[in-house]
Amino acid sequence: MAERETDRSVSQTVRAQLALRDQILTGGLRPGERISELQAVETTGASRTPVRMALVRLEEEGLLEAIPSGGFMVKAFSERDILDSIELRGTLEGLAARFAAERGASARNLEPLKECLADLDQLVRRDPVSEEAFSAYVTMNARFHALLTELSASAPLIRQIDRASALPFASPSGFVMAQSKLPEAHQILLIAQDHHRIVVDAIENREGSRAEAVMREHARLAARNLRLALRSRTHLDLLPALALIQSPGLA
Amino acid sequence: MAERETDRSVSQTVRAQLALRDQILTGGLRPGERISELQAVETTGASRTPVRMALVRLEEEGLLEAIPSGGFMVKAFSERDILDSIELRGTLEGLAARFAAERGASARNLEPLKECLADLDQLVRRDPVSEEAFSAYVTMNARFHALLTELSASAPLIRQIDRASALPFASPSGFVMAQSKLPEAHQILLIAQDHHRIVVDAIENREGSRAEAVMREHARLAARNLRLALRSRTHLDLLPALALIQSPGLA
DNA sequence: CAAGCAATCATTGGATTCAATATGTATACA
DNA sequence: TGTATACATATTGAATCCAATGATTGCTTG
Repeated sequence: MAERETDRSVSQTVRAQLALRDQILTGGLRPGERISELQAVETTGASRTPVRMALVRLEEEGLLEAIPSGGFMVKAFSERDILDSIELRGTLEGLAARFAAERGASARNLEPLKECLADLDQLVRRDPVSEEAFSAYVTMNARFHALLTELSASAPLIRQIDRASALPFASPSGFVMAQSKLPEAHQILLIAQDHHRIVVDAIENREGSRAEAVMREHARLAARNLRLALRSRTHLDLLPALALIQSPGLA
Repeated sequence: MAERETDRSVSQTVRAQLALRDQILTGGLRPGERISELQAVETTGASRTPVRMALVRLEEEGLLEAIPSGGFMVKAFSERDILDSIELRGTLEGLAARFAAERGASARNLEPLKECLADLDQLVRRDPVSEEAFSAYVTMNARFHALLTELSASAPLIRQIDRASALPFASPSGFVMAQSKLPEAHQILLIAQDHHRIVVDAIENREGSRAEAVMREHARLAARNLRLALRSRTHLDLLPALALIQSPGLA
């Protein structure tokens, strides 16, 4: 904490938004808890005006919920909510892949994606996947998904995917780290990478339906990872965002 | 204009948001045009603080775009953007229908949808569809889509569909009025209503894939309507939201 | 002793003020 | 005559101030 350098380049609103989001995801603010504006002013260092702006943005982002009587509270998510968010993201990415395939992504535009694919191949090839390799995979995987999304060349769709991926547990790389400690880790990684290969191939060959289907299935890997991690109750500390999970019927 | 009664029940922010949205959709503010906060203060009657809140919300809603140097401008949409937004909404509604089917919507929950279906049947049956019947159809159709969305029983999905339908030209009833004056009007209405019937049947029979497919195709009717209306250049005045359309390469 | 009402206090929503930056214009120089 | 620079002005972003509403606590009464 205590990033008190005023960092003139970024607005107070953005700074407050980042600080509050961090507090929410790391569990500093519990789900259901009402957020005090005054308290937020203290912890973020910004004034009340930018804090309120940040609260509005976080509500639109889906992390906060407006209280009818005024103010905001941290939203609580059920396991079902998270699984649905993943399926939703997969559906949108499937649509993006289909658009890319049907509209004929040019070879020039496909190039960065194929390079990314090759880089991922390098990482996945070595058998005992090191900690750093996993971390690098997370980064490259995020890049792959971002490139694929852009390949749809559809501004409205890109926008929606970004919004859907904003929830950390719905993002493409949300649960990769969770699996890193599982025995099935390498297996899952290989399968995921095969999906990547297939979607690129499908786009190249203009197979829209195939591209769409594989991206949907690809997202379900994340759902499997989540369930595995939750059931084995191990290394949940790798997933700070899980502080937002709450069983449906809790105050 | 001039709703100056202070209507204490609703917040200034909401009032400003509604007023600005109206100005945008009716073309009072042209796409690409920078929105002056002072001017907005004048036209909406609210102070600068709620006006700025409203601007942030409208940006998240997708009607505005942030200017890097500060402030907001009205977003411009291409015809392609609108068609994609419709396809996107159809995809999401398809997912909702699939969820409803696969998870077994109870007979009790299906009841309101079937009633709505029956009401729509009444409206569609008469051959020369009157102006009022069309208007009633728009309302009932919106209700049908809302009920179907809720039937998914998935909060994240409902949220996303609402967001996607917020753009007026992507909403389920966005282009129904546009077709009302076309010669094919009744035909299209009958086909749309058949889609409604099919999706209810599919959900009842737990046919997830069928339910999903028909909702996707259903949305494409809206795309057809839009293209017909644009090509025939007739009755575009029925679609005020089209003020936002602009060819890609315009200042 | 419990329940209801009233009063005080805290907290949010809105208004105004202040400062910093971006934009536009005019002038001067090349 | 065109371009660049400097200055003036307008506009946004932030902070403080004010008002109104909702919550909490204590007191009174049944």
